[in-house]
Amino acid sequence: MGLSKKESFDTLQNRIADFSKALGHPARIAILQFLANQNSCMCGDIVEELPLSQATVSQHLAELKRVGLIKGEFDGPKVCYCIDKKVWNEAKDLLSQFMVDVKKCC
Amino acid sequence: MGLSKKESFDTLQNRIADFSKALGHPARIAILQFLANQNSCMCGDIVEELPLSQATVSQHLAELKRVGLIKGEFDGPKVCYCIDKKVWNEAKDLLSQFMVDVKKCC
DNA sequence: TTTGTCTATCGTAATATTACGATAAAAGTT
DNA sequence: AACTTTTATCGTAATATTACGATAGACAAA
Repeated sequence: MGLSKKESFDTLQNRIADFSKALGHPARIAILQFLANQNSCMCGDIVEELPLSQATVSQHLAELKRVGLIKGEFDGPKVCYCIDKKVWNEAKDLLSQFMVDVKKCC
Repeated sequence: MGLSKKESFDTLQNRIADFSKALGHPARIAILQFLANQNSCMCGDIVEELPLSQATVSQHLAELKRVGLIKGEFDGPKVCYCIDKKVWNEAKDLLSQFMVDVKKCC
Protein backbone atom coordinates (compact mmCIF):
# COMPACT_ATOMS: atom_id res chain seq x y z
CA MET A 1 0.00 0.00 0.00
CA GLY A 2 2.45 2.62 1.13
CA LEU A 3 0.31 3.68 4.04
CA SER A 4 2.20 3.58 7.28
CA LYS A 5 0.10 1.73 9.86
CA LYS A 6 0.95 4.10 12.66
CA GLU A 7 -2.31 3.53 14.49
CA SER A 8 -1.27 -0.09 15.10
CA PHE A 9 1.63 0.96 17.30
CA ASP A 10 1.66 2.67 20.66
CA THR A 11 2.35 6.34 21.33
CA LEU A 12 5.88 5.79 22.57
CA GLN A 13 6.88 3.69 19.59
CA ASN A 14 5.48 6.30 17.23
CA ARG A 15 7.21 9.11 19.06
CA ILE A 16 10.61 7.43 18.98
CA ALA A 17 10.14 6.60 15.30
CA ASP A 18 9.01 10.12 14.46
CA PHE A 19 12.00 11.79 16.09
CA SER A 20 14.27 9.27 14.41
CA LYS A 21 12.70 9.86 11.03
CA ALA A 22 13.30 13.60 11.39
CA LEU A 23 16.98 12.85 12.04
CA GLY A 24 17.07 10.43 9.12
CA HIS A 25 18.61 12.72 6.52
CA PRO A 26 22.18 14.02 6.43
CA ALA A 27 21.04 17.52 5.47
CA ARG A 28 18.99 17.77 8.64
CA ILE A 29 21.91 16.49 10.71
CA ALA A 30 24.05 19.16 9.08
CA ILE A 31 21.46 21.85 9.81
CA LEU A 32 21.33 20.90 13.48
CA GLN A 33 25.11 20.82 13.75
CA PHE A 34 25.28 24.22 12.10
CA LEU A 35 22.75 25.64 14.55
CA ALA A 36 24.81 24.21 17.38
CA ASN A 37 28.21 25.45 16.26
CA GLN A 38 27.51 28.86 14.80
CA ASN A 39 26.31 31.99 16.43
CA SER A 40 24.01 32.46 13.50
CA CYS A 41 20.68 30.78 13.19
CA MET A 42 19.51 32.66 10.14
CA CYS A 43 17.85 30.62 7.46
CA GLY A 44 19.89 32.38 4.78
CA ASP A 45 23.14 31.38 6.42
CA ILE A 46 22.02 27.78 6.55
CA VAL A 47 21.19 27.90 2.85
CA GLU A 48 24.67 29.24 2.09
CA GLU A 49 26.27 26.52 4.19
CA LEU A 50 24.45 23.61 2.57
CA PRO A 51 24.81 22.36 -1.00
CA LEU A 52 21.07 22.51 -1.50
CA SER A 53 18.66 25.03 -2.92
CA GLN A 54 16.79 27.47 -0.73
CA ALA A 55 13.52 25.65 -1.36
CA THR A 56 14.96 22.31 -0.32
CA VAL A 57 16.53 23.72 2.84
CA SER A 58 13.20 25.27 3.71
CA GLN A 59 11.56 21.86 3.36
CA HIS A 60 14.11 20.26 5.69
CA LEU A 61 13.60 23.06 8.20
CA ALA A 62 9.86 22.43 8.00
CA GLU A 63 10.37 18.75 8.80
CA LEU A 64 12.46 19.62 11.86
CA LYS A 65 9.80 22.12 12.87
CA ARG A 66 7.07 19.51 12.39
CA VAL A 67 8.47 17.29 15.15
CA GLY A 68 9.28 20.34 17.25
CA LEU A 69 13.06 19.96 17.38
CA ILE A 70 13.54 23.53 16.16
CA LYS A 71 11.48 26.67 16.19
CA GLY A 72 11.72 29.80 14.09
CA GLU A 73 11.36 33.40 15.12
CA PHE A 74 10.85 36.24 12.68
CA ASP A 75 13.55 38.87 12.79
CA GLY A 76 12.54 41.43 10.26
CA PRO A 77 12.39 39.73 6.88
CA LYS A 78 14.68 36.97 8.09
CA VAL A 79 13.85 33.97 10.25
CA CYS A 80 16.07 32.88 13.10
CA TYR A 81 15.90 29.16 13.81
CA CYS A 82 16.83 27.65 17.10
CA ILE A 83 16.85 24.25 18.75
CA ASP A 84 13.84 23.87 21.03
CA LYS A 85 15.66 22.70 24.15
CA LYS A 86 12.59 21.24 25.80
CA VAL A 87 11.71 19.05 22.85
CA TRP A 88 15.35 18.29 22.16
CA ASN A 89 15.81 16.95 25.66
CA GLU A 90 12.67 14.91 25.35
CA ALA A 91 13.97 13.36 22.14
CA LYS A 92 17.39 12.77 23.65
CA ASP A 93 15.92 11.06 26.70
CA LEU A 94 13.47 8.97 24.69
CA LEU A 95 16.09 7.77 22.23
CA SER A 96 18.82 7.07 24.75
CA GLN A 97 16.42 5.28 27.08
CA PHE A 98 15.20 3.19 24.17
CA MET A 99 18.71 2.30 23.12
CA VAL A 100 19.76 1.36 26.65
CA ASP A 101 16.64 -0.76 27.14
CA VAL A 102 17.13 -2.69 23.95
CA LYS A 103 20.80 -3.20 24.64
CA LYS A 104 20.00 -5.19 27.75
CA CYS A 105 18.65 -8.06 25.68
CA CYS A 106 21.30 -10.47 24.47
CA MET B 1 14.63 15.27 -8.15
CA GLY B 2 14.15 12.80 -5.35
CA LEU B 3 17.78 11.78 -5.30
CA SER B 4 19.30 12.13 -1.87
CA LYS B 5 22.57 14.08 -2.19
CA LYS B 6 24.41 11.92 0.29
CA GLU B 7 27.77 12.52 -1.32
CA SER B 8 27.54 16.18 -0.35
CA PHE B 9 27.65 15.35 3.33
CA ASP B 10 30.41 13.85 5.42
CA THR B 11 30.66 10.28 6.61
CA LEU B 12 29.60 11.01 10.15
CA GLN B 13 26.53 12.95 9.10
CA ASN B 14 25.51 10.14 6.77
CA ARG B 15 26.10 7.51 9.41
CA ILE B 16 23.99 9.30 12.02
CA ALA B 17 21.25 9.87 9.46
CA ASP B 18 21.35 6.27 8.28
CA PHE B 19 20.98 4.81 11.76
CA SER B 20 18.19 7.30 12.47
CA LYS B 21 16.39 6.44 9.27
CA ALA B 22 16.47 2.76 10.20
CA LEU B 23 14.83 3.66 13.52
CA GLY B 24 12.32 5.89 11.75
CA HIS B 25 9.38 3.50 11.64
CA PRO B 26 7.27 2.31 14.58
CA ALA B 27 7.27 -1.27 13.31
CA ARG B 28 11.05 -1.39 13.50
CA ILE B 29 10.99 0.11 16.98
CA ALA B 30 8.50 -2.59 17.96
CA ILE B 31 10.69 -5.30 16.46
CA LEU B 32 13.72 -4.13 18.42
CA GLN B 33 11.73 -3.90 21.65
CA PHE B 34 10.40 -7.40 21.04
CA LEU B 35 13.91 -8.74 20.50
CA ALA B 36 14.95 -7.05 23.73
CA ASN B 37 12.11 -8.23 25.92
CA GLN B 38 11.43 -11.76 24.72
CA ASN B 39 13.54 -14.84 24.90
CA SER B 40 12.52 -15.56 21.34
CA CYS B 41 14.21 -14.04 18.36
CA MET B 42 12.46 -16.14 15.75
CA CYS B 43 11.18 -14.33 12.73
CA GLY B 44 7.89 -16.19 12.91
CA ASP B 45 7.29 -14.99 16.46
CA ILE B 46 7.91 -11.41 15.38
CA VAL B 47 5.39 -11.80 12.58
CA GLU B 48 2.80 -13.07 15.04
CA GLU B 49 3.48 -10.18 17.39
CA LEU B 50 3.12 -7.44 14.78
CA PRO B 51 -0.03 -6.39 12.92
CA LEU B 52 1.77 -6.70 9.60
CA SER B 53 2.09 -9.38 6.98
CA GLN B 54 5.04 -11.75 6.89
CA ALA B 55 6.38 -10.06 3.76
CA THR B 56 6.28 -6.62 5.32
CA VAL B 57 7.96 -7.76 8.52
CA SER B 58 10.68 -9.38 6.42
CA GLN B 59 11.23 -6.05 4.68
CA HIS B 60 11.58 -4.21 7.99
CA LEU B 61 14.01 -6.86 9.22
CA ALA B 62 16.01 -6.37 6.02
CA GLU B 63 16.24 -2.63 6.67
CA LEU B 64 17.53 -3.24 10.19
CA LYS B 65 19.99 -5.75 8.78
CA ARG B 66 21.10 -3.27 6.12
CA VAL B 67 22.47 -0.84 8.70
CA GLY B 68 23.79 -3.73 10.78
CA LEU B 69 21.68 -3.22 13.89
CA ILE B 70 20.53 -6.83 13.81
CA LYS B 71 21.87 -10.03 12.34
CA GLY B 72 20.12 -13.28 11.54
CA GLU B 73 21.31 -16.82 12.08
CA PHE B 74 19.74 -19.83 10.47
CA ASP B 75 18.33 -22.36 12.91
CA GLY B 76 16.94 -25.12 10.79
CA PRO B 77 14.25 -23.66 8.57
CA LYS B 78 13.80 -20.75 10.95
CA VAL B 79 15.92 -17.64 11.33
CA CYS B 80 16.88 -16.27 14.70
CA TYR B 81 17.42 -12.53 14.72
CA CYS B 82 19.51 -10.78 17.30
CA ILE B 83 20.73 -7.29 18.05
CA ASP B 84 24.32 -6.86 16.90
CA LYS B 85 25.75 -5.43 20.10
CA LYS B 86 28.83 -3.98 18.47
CA VAL B 87 26.88 -2.00 15.90
CA TRP B 88 24.17 -1.18 18.41
CA ASN B 89 26.70 0.40 20.74
CA GLU B 90 28.20 2.32 17.86
CA ALA B 91 24.78 3.70 16.96
CA LYS B 92 24.02 4.49 20.57
CA ASP B 93 27.30 6.35 21.04
CA LEU B 94 27.01 8.23 17.74
CA LEU B 95 23.47 9.35 18.39
CA SER B 96 23.89 10.30 22.02
CA GLN B 97 27.12 12.14 21.28
CA PHE B 98 25.40 14.02 18.49
CA MET B 99 22.48 14.94 20.67
CA VAL B 100 24.70 16.13 23.49
CA ASP B 101 26.86 18.18 21.13
CA VAL B 102 23.90 19.94 19.55
CA LYS B 103 22.32 20.58 22.92
CA LYS B 104 25.25 22.74 23.91
CA CYS B 105 24.23 25.45 21.48
CA CYS B 106 21.59 27.81 22.82
C1' DT C 1 5.32 53.70 -3.18
C1' DT C 2 8.69 51.22 -5.38
C1' DT C 3 12.49 48.29 -4.74
C1' DG C 4 15.19 44.70 -2.86
C1' DT C 5 15.80 40.92 0.45
C1' DC C 6 14.38 36.86 2.63
C1' DT C 7 11.68 32.73 3.22
C1' DA C 8 7.53 29.76 2.53
C1' DT C 9 4.84 27.52 -0.67
C1' DC C 10 3.33 25.74 -5.24
C1' DG C 11 4.09 22.83 -9.04
C1' DT C 12 6.46 19.15 -10.75
C1' DA C 13 9.54 15.20 -11.46
C1' DA C 14 12.32 11.44 -9.81
C1' DT C 15 13.07 8.17 -6.44
C1' DA C 16 12.13 5.75 -2.04
C1' DT C 17 9.22 3.62 1.28
C1' DT C 18 5.48 0.86 2.90
C1' DA C 19 2.41 -2.78 2.35
C1' DC C 20 0.63 -7.21 0.74
C1' DG C 21 -0.30 -11.47 -2.02
C1' DA C 22 2.03 -14.86 -4.50
C1' DT C 23 5.90 -17.45 -5.30
C1' DA C 24 10.47 -19.32 -4.62
C1' DA C 25 14.09 -21.19 -1.84
C1' DA C 26 15.90 -23.71 2.11
C1' DA C 27 15.60 -27.08 5.55
C1' DG C 28 13.60 -30.59 8.21
C1' DT C 29 10.03 -34.46 8.33
C1' DT C 30 7.45 -38.32 6.76
C1' DA D 1 11.03 -38.28 -3.08
C1' DA D 2 7.03 -35.80 -1.54
C1' DC D 3 5.41 -32.73 1.97
C1' DT D 4 5.45 -29.09 5.50
C1' DT D 5 7.28 -25.18 7.64
C1' DT D 6 9.67 -21.01 7.50
C1' DT D 7 11.47 -16.91 5.45
C1' DA D 8 13.17 -14.12 1.45
C1' DT D 9 12.10 -12.17 -2.76
C1' DC D 10 9.21 -10.70 -6.75
C1' DG D 11 5.57 -8.02 -8.56
C1' DT D 12 2.66 -4.40 -7.86
C1' DA D 13 0.16 -0.40 -5.99
C1' DA D 14 -0.24 3.54 -3.01
C1' DT D 15 1.95 7.05 -0.66
C1' DA D 16 6.01 9.72 0.98
C1' DT D 17 10.32 11.94 0.38
C1' DT D 18 13.70 14.66 -1.90
C1' DA D 19 14.91 18.18 -4.94
C1' DC D 20 14.51 22.40 -7.63
C1' DG D 21 12.71 26.49 -10.25
C1' DA D 22 9.25 29.79 -10.02
C1' DT D 23 6.26 32.50 -7.52
C1' DA D 24 4.09 34.74 -3.64
C1' DG D 25 4.12 37.14 0.68
C1' DA D 26 6.31 39.76 4.37
C1' DC D 27 9.27 43.20 5.75
C1' DA D 28 12.77 46.97 5.55
C1' DA D 29 14.88 50.52 2.98
C1' DA D 30 15.17 53.91 -0.54
